[in-house]
Order: sequence, then C-alpha cells, then structure tokens
Amino acid sequence: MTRPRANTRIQQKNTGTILDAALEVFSAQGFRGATLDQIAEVAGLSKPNLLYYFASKEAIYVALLNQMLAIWLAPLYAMDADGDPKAEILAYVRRKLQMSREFPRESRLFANEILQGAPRIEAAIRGELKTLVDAKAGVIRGWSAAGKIADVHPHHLIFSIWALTQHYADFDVQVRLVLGSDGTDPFPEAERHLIQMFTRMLTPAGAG
Amino acid sequence: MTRPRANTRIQQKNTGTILDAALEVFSAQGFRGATLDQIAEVAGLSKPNLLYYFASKEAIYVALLNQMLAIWLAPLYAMDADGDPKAEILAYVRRKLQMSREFPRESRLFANEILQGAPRIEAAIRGELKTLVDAKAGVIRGWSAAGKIADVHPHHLIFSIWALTQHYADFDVQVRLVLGSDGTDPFPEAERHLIQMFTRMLTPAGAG
DNA sequence: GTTTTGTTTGACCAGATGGTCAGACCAAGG
DNA sequence: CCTTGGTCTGACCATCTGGTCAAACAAAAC
Repeated sequence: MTRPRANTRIQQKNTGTILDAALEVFSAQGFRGATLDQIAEVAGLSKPNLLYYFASKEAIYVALLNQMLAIWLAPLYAMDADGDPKAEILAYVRRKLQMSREFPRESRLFANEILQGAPRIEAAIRGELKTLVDAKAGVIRGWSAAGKIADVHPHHLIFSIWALTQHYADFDVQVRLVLGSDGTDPFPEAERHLIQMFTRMLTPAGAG
Repeated sequence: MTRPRANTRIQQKNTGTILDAALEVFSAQGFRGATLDQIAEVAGLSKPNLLYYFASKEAIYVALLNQMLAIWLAPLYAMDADGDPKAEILAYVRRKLQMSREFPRESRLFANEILQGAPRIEAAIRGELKTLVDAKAGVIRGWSAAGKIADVHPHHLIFSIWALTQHYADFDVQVRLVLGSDGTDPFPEAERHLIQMFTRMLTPAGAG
C-alpha cells in the first residue's frame, strides 16, 4: 500500500536510477524548469512508474536535495580542529574544488535552489548547515587568535571558499568560454591560483 | 505593422515596464520557470499586451539579457590601465560588490542563464565579454610583470572577483541564514573581508 | 500451479502555458 | 466631428504538465 523505503532490490535500483536522472535534470533546469517527462526519459522509466516510487515531483526533488546535502557538506565536516590550521584550510579548498570538478551537477542543484530563494532547503540551511558553519567558524577564530593564521572573518572566509570553488562548477560554461576555444581543463590552473591566493591570505604578517 | 523600436512615449514607458517586470520574474525563476502571466501581473499589463510589444517570451528574455550585459560589464570597462594597479583592482572589487548589493536581480539573471548552460548568451560571452576580459587580463599581466602587484593568473583573478562579489547577490538567502537571525546587512562586513583578502593577495612579497 | 504481493503502463484528466486574433478602444491630426 | 494609426483585450487554441487509475504483468510465497 504505502510505498516502502527501498525494501526490494528492484526498489533500491529504481529509486537510485530515478534520483540520478532527477539530479541530471533538476541541476540543469531548476525545479520549475524540469519536467517529469524529462526525468522519466533520462531514467528510462515511464512517468507513472516514477510516481509509483515517489509521491510527486516535489518529493523526488526534496529527497534528492537531502541526499546530496550530506555529500556536499562532508568536506567541511572533515576540517579538523586539531590539524595544522593552514593545511586544514587549504585541504578544504582543494577538496571543495575537486568536488566542483567531480560533482558539478550537485553544485548546480544547490545553486539553483538557493538562487530561487531556497524555498525547499531553508530548514536545512538554518539547521544543520548553520550549526556546522558556526562550529567551524569557531575553530577558525581560534586559529586566528592563536596567531596560527592571519586575522580573517571566519564566516566570510568560509563563504569565500564556497564562492571560489563552486564558481568553477556553476559557471563552468563561462569559465571555459572566456579561457578560450582550446578545451584545456581549467581546474589544474584554478587549483594553483586558489592555493596561492589562500596561502597569501592566511599567512600571518611577518611569517612569510 | 512591425513593432517599432520604442518610438512613442507609450511604447518607451511600456517596454520599460515590461523589461523591469521580466527582470523581477526571470531572475527569480529562470527562463523556463518564469511565465508570461507572472510577468504580465508584475507589469500590470495583460498578457496579449506584453506580446504586442515583444514577439515572444524568448524575445523579452533576450532583450533583457542584452540590455543588462552593458550595465553588468561597466565596472570592468572602467578599470584603468593607467591608474594605480592595486587601487584599480580594489576599486573594481568594491564596485562589483556594490552592484551585487544594488542590482541583485541582474546578478541572479545572469547566474540563472549561465547555470542553465548559457544557451542564449553564449555568443555575447564568446564575443564582447571574452574580448573585454582578455584585454583587462593583459593589463593585469603587465602590472604583475612590472612588480606593481604580486604574481597572479590574470583570468583566474578576474574569475575570483566575480565569484566572490556575485556570491553575495546570488546566494544572498544562504548568507543571511547562515550569519544569523538578526537582519544585519552583511555587505559592510563582506566589503571589509574582500578588501582585506585582495590587499594581502595582491601585495608583492616584501612590499608589506 | 496458483495465490499474493509488488511492479509497470496505456489511457486519461484538469489546469497551466505560450501564443493568436478579431475587434474594441483611444489619442491626436485634419 | 471623424478619420487614422497606434494601443489594448476577451475569447480562444494547441500543447505541455503533474498526476490518477484500472488493469496488465511479473515475482515470490505457498
């Protein structure tokens, strides 16, 4: 009767297929722009079959957002208060940039959602995300106070890392068009640039 | 017969009204998500009346994009090769951040378009935008070579400025939610942070 | 092999959406 | 006045879209 939460093998396979197809379509079109027919076609399933596994278009979208959030926040969780401050932050930058390269669809999914005013992920931002950011901001503040890194506004430092790394996923088309017609991968150069920037920015005055 | 390009007073007024309403709706919903009815309602005109002034939904969108592009690129045009290098770049950062604050709809309009793969602005990116960026990148390269600013990859420096400043428009909701419940304006702190970052980043080693 | 439970789909529906069109309306010139 | 040319709209249309449903189909369970 009620659709169970992935009991059968078939259920697991198909919900997976659907969520992957949904990621493809929602990340490229946004929630309103995407259609169930598109998702169904990408998934290789019929539209009614989609709605056998998920109650509605919105249910697919919300399930996807929540599933992706964990993946998306993992690198920030991994930032270790007991590690070497500069190394930890630079590692976070690197991981985040790598995610932009490997999971651009996820990045665009969130970008679309937030651009549209975050109507369906506001609670998670207020809750889990804010809690995590506040905690890590505290860690960064401690590092600054201890003179391990230069003085920076912790929250805005985190925003900066997000902005700079996600830019290479969300604005990938523009980056490639501006850099030129040769299909050179922009990521290696981007990494060098970002690491250089953050190194300079975080090195305390007189410690170079 | 053919709709003339804003001859009458009425035409000028109404095309203006329509484009402003379109900016409101397209920037919040993207091209596919926006509807003519929404635009008509915001504009205070009937749907057929919209289509009296513009041939189609797409025509409105394209007219809007092209009109906004000039405004959007103005700050980069204003970067003066003969000015003081660090001051010019910092001024560009400030102007761009100010635009994120004053014209967030324009920023989101472009963000939406590029997220969706830039289907209707690709030509302009390839053309005018790339030309402009390449020119200014050359200026920045010259400044680096002359030791006026630290060594940076010029194109990626420009990307960084875009990413960091536009983030405060495109991800405004997230920024405010993460910073906390008090409705404090995040922009002053953001400006301090960005200026600090770029100052450190651009100051040549041993010139502090 | 047959019942039972889970899976899939063709046909269908109501509402939304981009767009058309004939004709009404209106401002200004003659 | 009334003509003329631009302006505006109600009614309409084809298509798309999210969603439903009865019935067909498959896979285990017995």
